[in-house]
Amino acid sequence: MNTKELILEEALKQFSQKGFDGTSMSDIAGPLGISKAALYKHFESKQQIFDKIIEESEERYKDVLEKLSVHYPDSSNEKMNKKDVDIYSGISAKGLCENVLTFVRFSMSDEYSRQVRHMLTISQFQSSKLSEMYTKRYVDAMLGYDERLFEQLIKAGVIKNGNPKVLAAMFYAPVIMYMGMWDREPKRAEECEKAIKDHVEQFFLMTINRE
Amino acid sequence: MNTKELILEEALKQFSQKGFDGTSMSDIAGPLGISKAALYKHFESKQQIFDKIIEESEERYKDVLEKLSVHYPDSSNEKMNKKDVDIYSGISAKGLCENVLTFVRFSMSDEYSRQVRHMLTISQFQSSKLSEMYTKRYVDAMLGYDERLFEQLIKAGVIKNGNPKVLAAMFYAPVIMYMGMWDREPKRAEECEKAIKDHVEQFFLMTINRE
DNA sequence: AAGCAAAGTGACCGAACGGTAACTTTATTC
DNA sequence: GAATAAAGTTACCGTTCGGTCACTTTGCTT
Repeated sequence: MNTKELILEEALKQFSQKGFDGTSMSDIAGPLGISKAALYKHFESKQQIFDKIIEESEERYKDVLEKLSVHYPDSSNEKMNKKDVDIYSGISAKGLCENVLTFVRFSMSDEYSRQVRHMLTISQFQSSKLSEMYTKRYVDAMLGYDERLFEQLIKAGVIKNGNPKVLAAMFYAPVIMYMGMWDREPKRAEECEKAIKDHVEQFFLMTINRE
Repeated sequence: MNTKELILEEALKQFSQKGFDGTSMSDIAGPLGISKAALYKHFESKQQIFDKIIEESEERYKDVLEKLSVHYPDSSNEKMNKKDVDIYSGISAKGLCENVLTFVRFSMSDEYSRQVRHMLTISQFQSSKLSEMYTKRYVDAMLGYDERLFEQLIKAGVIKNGNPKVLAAMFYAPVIMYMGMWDREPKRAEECEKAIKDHVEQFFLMTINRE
């Protein structure tokens, strides 16, 4: 219907496979059944198409982040205890395991997420803007989220004491490592999913407070 | 001196920055002060230069792996106990911390390692061969090494019980995550180094057996 | 139905691409 | 010092690239 959106869709598909330099304007126009000249009725240049994809992904990403924050405990609440903690779905150890697996399964099966992730991965050294965006999205944001989560869990006595930032890295890094492997070798998807599950489960066995 | 090696050196530099498609034959020849036609006296095609870089890096990589194995405890030794474990440099908890930091500092400061890592990172989706090579090198091999190490440490009672593969991922994944961040944003190098150090230290605080 | 703007077309531009050909320089060997 | 093979040069090949142009088609408005 909307040609402009179809162009962005096809361009993302191509860029995520072959990168910016490996994709020509004809590569984008061809599958859409239009001539490459038509692309210039909607965008000024190839670079502008790329930038627009990045821009839109940034917006979609922020939306997702906001939705995550909604389900997040109020960090100003100092009186949180074990009982309070269980109120929030996923802030209990078991709930968190499920949340992570849901997040992973969505990230890996959603075509748009996959393509953006691939595109950013192979473009991450192209400019400092892209470098920073990659780090912000796939490291800082996730780590920050988990860090605040563990802060709460420690405060509430659910898990053992420890530096929450270090715990966050120890929890999150294996997940994204296996997701990268999953992206590169879809044949090993089951192996990766199993490894993530094992990791998350053992992480809580190791860190949870027993009484 | 040896032009062929200079070509490979310059090509790796360019490929690691701009990727295969983003690098032209003139880009490689220019900085060497020769014409692009001269490149064809040494290589048949641009692809062949790329392939040769990969091939050489594979050889160098195998050499490094062998050297690592030399310092590695014999896994057939079933009678290993806490005392034996300390014989091997780096197989004690404190030694392992130092070993990891040495490995990280070398990987991040060595220009060749850095360039190969960057090149493989931005080329990892170009072919299944490159996908598998990336996973093998930066996931499977490292995980396998750490897994065997933790197996020994558990057997010897140095660290607490647990699935050694999961422990290996929990130990290694944060390291490579921060190395990726370090690669993308060298400004944050100190922050990354600190994070890796904190992680490794806390990891052993959490897993080591106290008596 | 006329008018009109948006969206499409094919033909074309200059530049850059990977790669080749014919020729020259360089260095070594006998 | 002539012969020779390797390594370099310039000029050029055909192709593709990103992008433009003049023109046509489409679809909506009044």
